[in-house]
Amino acid sequence: MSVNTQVKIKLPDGSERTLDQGKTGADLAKEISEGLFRKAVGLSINGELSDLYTPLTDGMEVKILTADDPQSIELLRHSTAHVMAQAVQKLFPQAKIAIGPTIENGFYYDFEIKDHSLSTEDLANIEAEMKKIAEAKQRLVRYNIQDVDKQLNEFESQGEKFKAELLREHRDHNPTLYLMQDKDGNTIWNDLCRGPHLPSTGLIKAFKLLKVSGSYWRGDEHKEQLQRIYATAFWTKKDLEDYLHKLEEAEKRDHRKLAKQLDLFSTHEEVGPGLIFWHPNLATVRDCIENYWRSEHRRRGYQFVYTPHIASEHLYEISGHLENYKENMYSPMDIDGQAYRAKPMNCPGHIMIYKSKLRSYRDLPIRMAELGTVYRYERSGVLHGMLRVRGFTQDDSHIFCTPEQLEGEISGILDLIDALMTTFGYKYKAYLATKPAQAMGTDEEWEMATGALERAMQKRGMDYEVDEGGGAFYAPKIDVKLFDAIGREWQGPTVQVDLNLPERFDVNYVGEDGNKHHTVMVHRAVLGSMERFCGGLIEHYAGAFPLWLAPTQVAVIPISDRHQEHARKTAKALTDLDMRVHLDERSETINYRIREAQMQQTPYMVVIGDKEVEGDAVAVRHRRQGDLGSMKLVDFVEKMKAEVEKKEYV
RNA sequence: GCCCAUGUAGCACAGUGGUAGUGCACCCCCUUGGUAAGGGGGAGGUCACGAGUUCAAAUCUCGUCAUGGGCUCCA
Repeated sequence: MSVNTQVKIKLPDGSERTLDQGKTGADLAKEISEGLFRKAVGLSINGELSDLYTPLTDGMEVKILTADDPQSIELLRHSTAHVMAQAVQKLFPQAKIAIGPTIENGFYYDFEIKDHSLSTEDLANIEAEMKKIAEAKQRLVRYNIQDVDKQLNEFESQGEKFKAELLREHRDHNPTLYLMQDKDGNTIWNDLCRGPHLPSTGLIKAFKLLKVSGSYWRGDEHKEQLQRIYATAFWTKKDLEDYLHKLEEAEKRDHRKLAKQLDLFSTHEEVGPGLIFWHPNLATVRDCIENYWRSEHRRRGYQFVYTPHIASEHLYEISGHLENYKENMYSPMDIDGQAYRAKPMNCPGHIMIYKSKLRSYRDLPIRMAELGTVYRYERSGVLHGMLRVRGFTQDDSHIFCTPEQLEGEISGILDLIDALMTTFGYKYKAYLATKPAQAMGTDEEWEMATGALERAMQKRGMDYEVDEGGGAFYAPKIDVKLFDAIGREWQGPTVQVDLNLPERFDVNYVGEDGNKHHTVMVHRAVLGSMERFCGGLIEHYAGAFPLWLAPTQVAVIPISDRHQEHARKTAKALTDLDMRVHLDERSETINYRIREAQMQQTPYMVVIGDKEVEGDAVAVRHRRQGDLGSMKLVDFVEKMKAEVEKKEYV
């Protein structure tokens, strides 16, 4: 075997360097500059994250990564996960380690710890132990497992059954261990891991353990119950603090918290979990949204329908829900000896309306919309405020059309989605989910449906990603993710072309040729559920609804008793103009009443004193812009109306 | 459903074995105040529910329910 004694490396700036064979990324960094070497935390080799000490081979494109490269945070977090695992095993020698991947904004590690339940108190101790490991500047050394069976024996004798299981699976994939060594080169701890990692734990300076939770080995509830610690790490203390601060800010927006402060909704033990009571304030918001929703649909040719909340089981036998969706449906109730069910979905009902008469191709498309309330069983542990509930109202529509019309219909839906999401101030991103491995229908049908979805997006110039194989077994779909005011992701609109129900219900139309054809059916929800959407909106707006949605739009505040009469007249005038007004004539100071209106996020406050009585004016204060000075009542009304009309968020 | 934590007045919290406390909100009185808390007084809780231990339980134990953080799934 001929040995090249030199290797050629390409650097990001396009230049090349020649190194001796066997040199590592660290050597390269050193050669470029001592400063770079000191800052180096890892490599990107041909675009892939790698250890700093990876031996370089001929032709590699190598980038030396420092903490400034965004990808390198992954190295930090993954390495910190190992530090955490080491610390946990030090404190709880009986702990067995499972997996510890990085996740968005942090990492976790799963453990099985017999006869100890981790609690938040343990976290401080683990953190302290981690700090010691970081300060000890342990080296993380990659080690190729030569003798898999020997290593398996070792894991098994240590009782590390999870690691053994993983190694057995990866025995043919060049499995590696990472050895964590002290400064004398003694291995203190090791973990089966693909890496890559930081060269040393000394680079770990800012981390925080966040919470403990339960999990299952491989996410399977029939397998071992594990204990998981969630944590995060950043390069600097400041970044960590900023992140923790962001979490706090998010907590302040929590819709459950704001619900109490702003009197929005409640749930009741007497009623049952996951069932929402909409208080007048939030009911007002919802009403405004629904009116807007209706008008946007009406102008796009939708027709509104209402369907029953319970139906004979027979309906769900035909639809296949009893077969495929049973675990989410409530038990049957007996009505005159017949089994009935609470409806989990609106589609079968809409199909009933469609099928109530013979449809011609001339009737199509039919766009049927309903704010349809459905009931679904959700396991008790997943319920969450308004975001995950057991009874909710979907803004559900079904479009019945011919294959030729499909693309145009999809395009119309995308237009509607864009209009609504833009109004609420959400940025969004679309994903096209294609045929999964387990699917019904023919390739041609999938091609027809998926193609229509994709072409509609392309023609609109939409940015989208393809989620290969992510479709439902009966439908390709477009899923839209929303990004709220603080950049958090929410599940948004969804569009599905159903290849299943038209067949099951024999949904058809008479074509130009006089023959019956299966109708193409599209399911779509834009807001999703009113519960989830409004819950999300509360957080998006941090409780400060834009004027067009605000439960109270104006607080009218007379300065003293002698201004009451004029204040009442003003309040009535505004109410007559369909404004939502709160007249606050309590004998409290102006400051006090302003403060309260501010804290209730009331968009406008109008103060009425001598000057205003005299000039038939109002002194206007905006919740964000402060005192806007005195203006004629008619001018104020115009200002409000314009703002409502534009649905602005000021 | 599973793991962990929590449950005290409308809200936010203190109280760890000896018959329940603070702030805000609420009600009353004084104050009539020009843009984020004027002053005084009052009322309000079978300490989530049920059982047990104890002379004595908000406090310890067990069970139930609900809530929260996750696991899994989804609108």
